[in-house]
Amino acid sequence: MAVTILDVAKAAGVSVSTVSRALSSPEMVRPETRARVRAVADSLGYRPNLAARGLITGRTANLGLVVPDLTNPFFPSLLKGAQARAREADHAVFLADSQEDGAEEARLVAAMAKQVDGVVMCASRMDRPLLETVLGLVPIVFINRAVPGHPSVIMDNAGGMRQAVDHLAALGHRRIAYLNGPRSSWTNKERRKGLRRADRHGMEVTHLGPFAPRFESGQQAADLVIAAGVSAVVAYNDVMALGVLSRLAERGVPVPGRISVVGCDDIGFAAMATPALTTVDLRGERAGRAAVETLLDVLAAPEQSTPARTRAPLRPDLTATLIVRASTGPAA
Amino acid sequence: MAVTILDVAKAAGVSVSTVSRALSSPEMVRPETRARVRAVADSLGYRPNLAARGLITGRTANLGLVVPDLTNPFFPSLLKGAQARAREADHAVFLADSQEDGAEEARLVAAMAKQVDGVVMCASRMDRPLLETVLGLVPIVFINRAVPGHPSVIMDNAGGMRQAVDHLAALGHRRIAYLNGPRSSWTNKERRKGLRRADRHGMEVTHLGPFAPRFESGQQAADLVIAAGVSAVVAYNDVMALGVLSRLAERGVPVPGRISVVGCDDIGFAAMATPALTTVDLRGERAGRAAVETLLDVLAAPEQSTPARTRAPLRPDLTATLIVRASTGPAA
DNA sequence: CCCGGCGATGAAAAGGATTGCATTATTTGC
DNA sequence: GCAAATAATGCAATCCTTTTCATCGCCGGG
Repeated sequence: MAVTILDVAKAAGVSVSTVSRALSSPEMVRPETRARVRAVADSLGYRPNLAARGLITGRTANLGLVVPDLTNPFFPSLLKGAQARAREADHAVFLADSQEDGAEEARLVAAMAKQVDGVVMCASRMDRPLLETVLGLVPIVFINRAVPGHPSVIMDNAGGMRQAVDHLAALGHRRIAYLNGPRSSWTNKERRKGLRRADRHGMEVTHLGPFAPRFESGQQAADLVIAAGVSAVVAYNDVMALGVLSRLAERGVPVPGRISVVGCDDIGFAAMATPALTTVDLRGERAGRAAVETLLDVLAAPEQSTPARTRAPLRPDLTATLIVRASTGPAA
Repeated sequence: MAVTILDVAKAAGVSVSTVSRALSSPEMVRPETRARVRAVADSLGYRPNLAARGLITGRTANLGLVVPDLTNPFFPSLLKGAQARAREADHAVFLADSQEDGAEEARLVAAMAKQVDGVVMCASRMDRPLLETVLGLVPIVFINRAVPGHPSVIMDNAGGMRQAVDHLAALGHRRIAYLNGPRSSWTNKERRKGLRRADRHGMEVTHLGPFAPRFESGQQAADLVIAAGVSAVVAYNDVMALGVLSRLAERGVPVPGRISVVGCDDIGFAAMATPALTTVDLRGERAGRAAVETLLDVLAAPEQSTPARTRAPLRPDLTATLIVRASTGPAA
């Protein structure tokens, strides 16, 4: 039923080889032939059969994206960026949700391996041995996780935290708390590095957690924060920070009057909370875009791309920005 | 490099046909042969090449899912259900976000058409003429939109609204407002039908909107609600309802003391708002599951499935439930 | 005038699985 | 115990595209 390359070839009076080349290797065919073939293809509504192409090229034109938790609004935004970039390159994106579980991540990658050309892996929770099991299966680009010898896109976690700390210092806070994310989170380690900026200001940082990155953890943490006697708290991410706000409100603690709260990610609801949440915009959408771009590069240039570089440099377009809103104010 | 069906055939001492059948048409091969072949296939780590299979069967084992807005947390939950069901059937899911735009929906479907066996289309905004352009391209199952002659999974919109109305009536509310969703939303029409239950209670319903289904619209609507002099408001969805709560808090209007607020969808943040939002749980995850299931049925039973049934019956497992939380209380 | 080389095109193989048809093995019925 | 039916398996065609290799014509140089 569908129009094949043979139909086009007949209609254009050339061989199928020429049609194939006119469409995918334009420089190999004479301009007038190319134009004629393309015109015919268009008029017939020819669409190459991706299965047939994939069979011979070994490429699927599909990419995989694994995120830890889709219900955290940060990841849909990442997805959006990834999706957009993939479409520009005529690639489709498979999405999978690992539910914050490293083993599930590994299973998902294995399941996708044969159906995609490469995978973008967000905030992977896999430990080293688990990682080893998937690294050979399919090209992988990591987001927010450095894996020696493998390409990754790193958000400006530490930089964002430094801005947050500077902001709080400028507001006169001397004692602050940090709510740690999951122990297995590479991102959490990075954010802690940024927090060391507190030393420079002579601030004291109380570490709480680790916590699962959920609203409920934030609520739970809020009471600990109050007990810790700090004047400001920085949460691993916005979802937790919103939990903190909620519980503080419940206990009648004024924000930012008595405690200032800072989140991370700038999810949509951060701006919608009361008080609106001060947070770090990590440019998730751009990161998604960048990761797909990196992956496409890797796929285009096979093998030559294993610089033993342990650490990808921070892309300038991924510089974090502190978004100051109503949840932070001068120290009491 | 990869192990092919031929490798398995050789190792098992049978023909490729037998291997193929042992794996995909088990009943056609003798049990002991089947067992042997499968054992060999497993030990060799054989994975059928989907491109090759697709080439001959014409199936891709991929499904498409189009949602209007991924940043509305309702859709990720739907996606989760769809994804889970698809995986059970060894299908992958392509995700696309139409940004609430009917024309973009049509473009996305056209782009996916050749790469998927079918599409699940959520809360489609397409008008009739636009619909016509995509209906023939690929099998489509609609969620929350009835299209005569086409399969759909309908959530219990009207039923949920009736429960909301009954709830408010029981609390003594006589005058309520409804915040309409987008004009092009079929769901919105259904929800209005449910609101007619108000007549039975002798309640008066003030219609406001239409609004874009966003937080900001809720904020905007809140002032109108106050001006309308009603004691309760039902919003098109939770995101809007949260906007209402936010603005009411800003204006110092007690909830539910002076105005009760009801949302719809039961997104995660509904429970996290202060006060926690009373809302209608439409079973999004199950609906996603059901839609994929329906789609798989359609694909399995070609053509016989066009009963001129205009309206799919409500599936019992999709019955809506009103979740009563702190945002509703007795009328002032 | 002929030949090497180059550019454009065509012929045909390859890629891996499914499936209709042919063939062989096994059972059933009488 | 044999014919016929049936079950199990093998053979080979097929799906559609890309790509290697061969062919052809033409150009420029000798």
